[in-house]
Amino acid sequence: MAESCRFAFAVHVMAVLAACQGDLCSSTMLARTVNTHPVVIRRLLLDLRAARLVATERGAGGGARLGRPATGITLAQIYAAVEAPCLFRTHPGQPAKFCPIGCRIVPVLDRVFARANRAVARELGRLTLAGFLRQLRHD
Amino acid sequence: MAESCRFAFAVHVMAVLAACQGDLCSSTMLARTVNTHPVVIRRLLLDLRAARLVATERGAGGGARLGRPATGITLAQIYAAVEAPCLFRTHPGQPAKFCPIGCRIVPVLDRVFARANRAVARELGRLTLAGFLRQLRHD
DNA sequence: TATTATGTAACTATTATAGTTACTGAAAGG
DNA sequence: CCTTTCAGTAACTATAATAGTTACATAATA
Repeated sequence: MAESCRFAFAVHVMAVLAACQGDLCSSTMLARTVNTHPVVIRRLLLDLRAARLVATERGAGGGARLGRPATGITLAQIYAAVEAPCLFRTHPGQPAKFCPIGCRIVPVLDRVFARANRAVARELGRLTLAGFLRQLRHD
Repeated sequence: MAESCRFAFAVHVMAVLAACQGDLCSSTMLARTVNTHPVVIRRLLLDLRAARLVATERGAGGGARLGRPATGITLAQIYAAVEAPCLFRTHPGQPAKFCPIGCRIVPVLDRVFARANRAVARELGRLTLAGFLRQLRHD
């Protein structure tokens, strides 16, 4: 897994924005609670904004807030916004064409990967940001 | 996803071993069809052997073969044998303790990650190595 | 005893990503 | 205006994971 921590960061940021009830939060403040650099947060917010999950405002007093209510945002949407579409990696070099397995394996593997990715999306789609916050409170 | 290609490699190796019907395959031969280095294959075979999915023999004429019939091996077992148990990564640095979200998010996130991992395992568990080979043939 | 294979340690190269610095441009308020 | 405070962004560094490689020990076979 050259998997990144962007999903964890993104859920954290979205949870803070949800708790802030529409008040604008600066990247500096968000970076302090996540414990990272403001630029890392800003890059994340750009992806979240492209998916319409947050809205941002520039200039003094600016920052980010949720793009819509936390009840209408699922973790699957957050995941899709900030991570690569496939969890798995295929062969870096093309498998051997002379081998009856190697010459045909890639599309079959891709179908397996696609099913696994959909399973993750289904599972993450079952939890909204609001539900996540509820779990945080009654942990 | 600092995700690796070990799963793809492992499924490929297992498929070749299944096609070889119990004949021993050398790491050099396996490396040629996967298109990588024999040592990479040998490291993979060590993990697969630890999970009892393959058996190996040393010395001249040695190599690897399946540890049990391909109908009794699922892709979930192969996955578990060669990849890290969690697909996701949490915060590299500990989140802020002063923040009501940061101080409680990690265990909640871990539960979400665990559910997603189980969803992947369930999905991969639905396909056996024999079923995978069947798909390869009628692709 | 020569050959062929696994097992394994140690190293290099590559790649991904978090983190950092530095700057531009936008909004707000004195 | 002009200063401050913020997002946006490019360019860079540091770090970590992993594939690939080299080299060698050990085991089995003929």
